[in-house]
Parts: sequence; C-alpha cells; structure tokens
Amino acid sequence: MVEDIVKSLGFLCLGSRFRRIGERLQADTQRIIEEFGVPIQSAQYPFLAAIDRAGPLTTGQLAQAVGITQPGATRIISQLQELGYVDMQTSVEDQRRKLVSLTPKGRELVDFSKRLVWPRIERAVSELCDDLPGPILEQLTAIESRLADAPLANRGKFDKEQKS
Amino acid sequence: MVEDIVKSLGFLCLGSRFRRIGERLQADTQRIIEEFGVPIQSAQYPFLAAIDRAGPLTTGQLAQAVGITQPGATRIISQLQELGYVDMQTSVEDQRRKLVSLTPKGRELVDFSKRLVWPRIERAVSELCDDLPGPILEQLTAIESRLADAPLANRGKFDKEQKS
DNA sequence: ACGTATTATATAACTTGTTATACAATTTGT
DNA sequence: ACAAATTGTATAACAAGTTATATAATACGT
Repeated sequence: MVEDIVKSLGFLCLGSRFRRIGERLQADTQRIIEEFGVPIQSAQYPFLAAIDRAGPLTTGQLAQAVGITQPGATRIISQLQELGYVDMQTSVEDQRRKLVSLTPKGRELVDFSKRLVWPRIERAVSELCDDLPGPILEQLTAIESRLADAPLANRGKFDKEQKS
Repeated sequence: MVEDIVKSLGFLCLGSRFRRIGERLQADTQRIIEEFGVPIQSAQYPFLAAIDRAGPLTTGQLAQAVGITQPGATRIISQLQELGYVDMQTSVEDQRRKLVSLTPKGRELVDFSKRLVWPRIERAVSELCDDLPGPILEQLTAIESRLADAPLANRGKFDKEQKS
C-alpha cells in the first residue's frame, strides 16, 4: 500500500482533495441517477433545480445560481436544450438576454426527480455525512464565504507571529 | 442577486459543491505558485511531493499516492518529464513497470518549494480554515474512508425508519 | 513448458470545469 | 445624438479528471 500523499499533506493539498471528493461524489451520484433510468448527467441537475425554484432565468443568472462560469453554463444549457428539457427565448426588453425555461418534458422530469430521485440522493449523502465530527455544510459555507471575501493568495502572507 | 442553488440544496449537491471549492482552491493556489515564478501546475505538485517523500515510484503507485486514476497519472508524469523534473526508467525485474524519479532539476525545484512555496500555500490555506466550526481535515478523512467502505449508491436506500 | 489469465502502462474519447476573446445589444457621457 | 464603455452570450483553446480499451510483460495452472 502506498501512502495517500494528498491526505498526508493536509492543508497543502486541500484543493486537490476537495476536488477528488467532489468528483467521486458526482460519479457515485450518477450511478444513482442511472438506477432510475433518468438520461441526465449529475452536473445538469442543478440547472433544472434552479429554474424549478426560481422560474425562467438567463444564462448569466444560471451560471451564478450554480456557481460556475458563464461559458460552462452556456454549454450545459445547450445540452439540456438538445435533450428537450429546456428552451430559450431572447428577452423582449433586452435582446442580449436569453431566458431559459423548462419545457413540459423538463417539467415532468423535475417533478419525477423531486418525488423520487432527489430524495434518494439526499438520503445517501446525508447518511454518508451522518455523525461527522462537525457540521460539514456550515464549514463549506464558511470556506466559500471567506474565499469570496478575499482570495487565498491574499491570506497567510506572513507567519502568524509577524502579523500586526 | 441570484440564490446559490448548490448551497441551498445542501446534501443533494454536495458533489458539485466539493468540486467547485476544490477548483477554486486549486486556481488560487496556482496564483501563489506563480508569485514565486515556478513554472508548474498545482495538479503536478503532489506528484513531486510523493516522489520526494517515498523515493522513486511506479506510475501505478503514483496514481494511488495522489488518488487519481492511472491514465491521469500517466499524463501528468509525462508533462513533468517534458519539463525536465522527472525521468523514467523501466524496472529491471519487471519490464512493465516504469520507475519515476526526480532529476537534479526536479530535486532543486522540490527543495526550493519545500523551503518557500509550500509553507506559503499551507499558511494561506490554514488561515482560510482557521476557526471553522469543526475539524475539516478529519471530516474529509472520514468521508473518504466511508466512501472507500461502500459507494454512495449503497447508502440511504431506505428511510432511516425503515432500516432493520 | 506452454496457453491463459493477470498486471502495468499507454492511448483514445469524453466530461466538466476553466480563461481569453469576440460580437452584438444596451447604457452612459458629453 | 452618437461615440465609447459596459453587459450578456457564444466560441475557442486548454486543464485535469474520467472510462474503456489496447498492448506488452509477467505469473499461473495443468
């Protein structure tokens, strides 16, 4: 057995570690989605959930809601459009904006998912995170809000002792 | 302002959320690496650290040490080879194995990084994670070890009440 | 000892994110 | 009112992971 260097290095490799856990969770979530025979990728689901929750949104708003960049959002939206789950129409007041909304097929998929797929995923992930030594979601929120306040590169420039 | 759907959905989108935090951290770490003018990607660093710590390793051992798949490791190793930081030699006992080791240039980079770059990154990330409401690294370890025990798809198949 | 199974690495095609940039529509300043 | 700046979306090139599969070397069973 080889040492898990990313784990051993701790804070130094936290980015790699978050990412690999995220990738693993997304892949495993995909397995659950497939159990239900839903022909969708796990990365596409948050877009449907966002529109379901907030009504038609523009590309930029969706990117913001899902927390990825606009070009990434553009691509996923066009995939969902190809699959027939959403359609887009240019806004009348501002023709630069494209409003993305659920088609009837998309509505049906969301309703089915809310009833069966999402609860199943949520139960699996809750069980995975059950009895962790701390409130994991709160900590993620704290990390993200700290990163929004100041990028990592502005932190820890000097040893703690030297500060102020 | 648009609601952060990934945050709002909590456990349901934990995979996306871990992944986006990881990507953000890796991108920010890259900025710090660039401050030092080191011509390397943040994803390549763990490979150098693994060899530094454990001596020459095969491609497969490196993949395991870093926690990614073998094809991913193969690619990063050949990048490091192109950059002149590592070289490979087929093992004499088993000619399928390729042993990856640091070149003098790689050794120099690792020594410089251990002295200046890695402590800087570690301080930044520690500060970021300072005073979180829980031991974040321990929780990540717990999540990873639970995932290694049983994939997500085997969890939460029934409501808690129905279990046994 | 020789055919078959296994193991280690390489390669191809894909996924899901990124940054940089182009282009069209709107807004702003004079 | 119109030139310049800004904003919203699209596109291209890239990064870093994935799965599936090929190929070569080794190990195993009869």
